[in-house]
Amino acid sequence: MGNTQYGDKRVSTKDYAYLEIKNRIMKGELIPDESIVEERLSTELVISRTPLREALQRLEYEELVVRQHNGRLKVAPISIQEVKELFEVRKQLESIVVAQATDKITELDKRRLRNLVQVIKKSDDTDEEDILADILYYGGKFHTYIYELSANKTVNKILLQLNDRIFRYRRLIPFENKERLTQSAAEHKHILDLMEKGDKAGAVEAMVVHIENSLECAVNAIKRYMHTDGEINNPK
Amino acid sequence: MGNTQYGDKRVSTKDYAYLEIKNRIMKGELIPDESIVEERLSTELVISRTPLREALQRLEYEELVVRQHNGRLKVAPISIQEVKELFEVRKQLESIVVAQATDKITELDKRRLRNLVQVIKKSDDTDEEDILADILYYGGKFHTYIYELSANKTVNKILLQLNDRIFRYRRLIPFENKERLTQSAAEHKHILDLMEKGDKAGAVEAMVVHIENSLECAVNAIKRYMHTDGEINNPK
DNA sequence: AACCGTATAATTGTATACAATTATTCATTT
DNA sequence: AAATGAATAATTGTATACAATTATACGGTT
Repeated sequence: MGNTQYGDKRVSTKDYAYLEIKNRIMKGELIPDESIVEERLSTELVISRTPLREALQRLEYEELVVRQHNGRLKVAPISIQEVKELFEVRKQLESIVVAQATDKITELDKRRLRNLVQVIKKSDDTDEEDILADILYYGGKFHTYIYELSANKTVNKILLQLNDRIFRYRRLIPFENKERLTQSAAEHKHILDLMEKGDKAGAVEAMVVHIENSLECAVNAIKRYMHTDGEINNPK
Repeated sequence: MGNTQYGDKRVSTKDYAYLEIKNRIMKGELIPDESIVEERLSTELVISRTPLREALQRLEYEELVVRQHNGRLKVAPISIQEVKELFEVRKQLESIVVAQATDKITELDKRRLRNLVQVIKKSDDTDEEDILADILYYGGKFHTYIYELSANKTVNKILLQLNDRIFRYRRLIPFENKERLTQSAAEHKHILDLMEKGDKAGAVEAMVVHIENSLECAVNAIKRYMHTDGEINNPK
C-alpha cells in the first residue's frame, strides 16, 4: 500500500493507522479497556499488520493503549489516580515553559496570544452548545503557543503527549460545567497579563493555580460520572 | 526466531534488539550521528528486520535515535542545549517525586536509602579507577528508589527515560572530576537527612541544588571535550 | 571540469507467509 | 456437575518477499 490521505495531508500507512486509531480513542469510539485485535483492526483499516503494529506500538508508548500480560493490547483504562498524576506533571512542566516564554515573548507573540484570549472570550459569551468545542480548542492553542514560545523541545514534546492523554478526561467536563469554562478563560487572560508585564513568578503562579483548578474540575466530573451510572467508559 | 537470552532474562527478539542497541548507544559503541542501516544491523544481530524496526522505533521515540527527512535513522546527536533541557525537566520532576517520597517514606525505606548513601561514600573513599562506575550506579539507584517511593508512575516513567538520555552525557564526567563525585555523594546524604526529618520543602530545595550542580558539571565537561579535540563523539 | 539526466544500486515501507504462543472447546474421568 | 487434559482455534511474534523511495554512479553535453 502506498501513501494515504489523512485529513489534508499525505501520510505513510503507519502514520495513517496511528492517527486514525488515536482519533478513535480520543473521541471515545474505542472505549477504555476495549481489547484490540490486530487482524480485526488491519482488515477494518484495509492495511496489513506490519504498519498497524508499528502504530499500535507508538500508541502503547504514549499510553493510550496498554499491553496485558498475555501480550494482547487494550485501550488504556482511565482512573482518577491517573488524571491526578497527569495534571501534576503538567503543572510542573507548564511552570517551566511559562517562565521561559515570559523571557522570550515579543510584541508579535503578545498580539497573537491576546487574540487567542479574545476568541475564547467571544466563544464563551455566545451561549451555543457546539461552541464549547471551540473553547477547548483555542484554550489548547493558548497553551501550545506558550510551549513553542519557550523553545524547549524536550518539555514541549512531553507536554503534547500529556495533553493527548488528558484530552480523554477533558471530554467529560464541558457538558456539565459552564462556569468552569468562563473561569478558565479569565485565568488565561490573567496569565497573559502577567507575561506581558514580564512578571515571571506571577505568571508561573497563575499557571499553577489555573492547572490546579482544571484538575479539580476534572476530578469532580469523573467522580460524578463514576457515581451516577458507572458509564465512565462511554460518557456521550 | 524464538526467545533470546539477554543477560540473565529471556526476552523477545524485539526486546533483545532494543536492549542491545540501546546498550551500544549508551556505551558509545554506536556514536552520535552515526547512521543506522536496518539490513546491516539485522544481519549483525542475526534477526529479521521486522522486530529490529520495532526496536528502532522505540529508540526513536526515546530520542536515542532520530529519523532524518529522508526517512533514515541515525544515532541521536548530543548538544549542550539538549543536556540543559534534560536537566531542567529532571529538576522539576524530581522535585515532585522527592516531595511525595518524603510524605510516604517508612523506616524500612530510610534504612535502605541510608545504606545506599553509605555504599556510595565507601566507593568514593576507596580511590580506585573502576570504582567510579559503582558510584554512578548506586547514585542512580538512590534517585530511582525515590522515584518508586513516590508511587507516581507517570513521572517515574518520564524520569527513567530522561536518565537514559542523560547517561550519555554523564559518561563524559567522572574521568576528570573526582571532586564533583565526592560533593554529589554528600548532597545525596543531605537530601536523605531532610527527607528523614520530614522537611519536604528542604528536601525539594536540596534536590534542586543537587541537580543544578550536576548540570553545571556536565556542561563544563562537554564544553571541555568540544574545545580540546572536538572528539565529542567518542570520548573514550 | 561543471552540469544534467538516466540507469543502477541501496534502503526503507508494506504485505504476506509461517512459527510460536495463548485461549477455547469438548470429550473423558471422577 | 467439576475437573482434567488433549485437540482445535485464535492471536501474536518473526521471517521473508516484494514495492516504493531515495541515493549513487556514470555517461553525455556544454
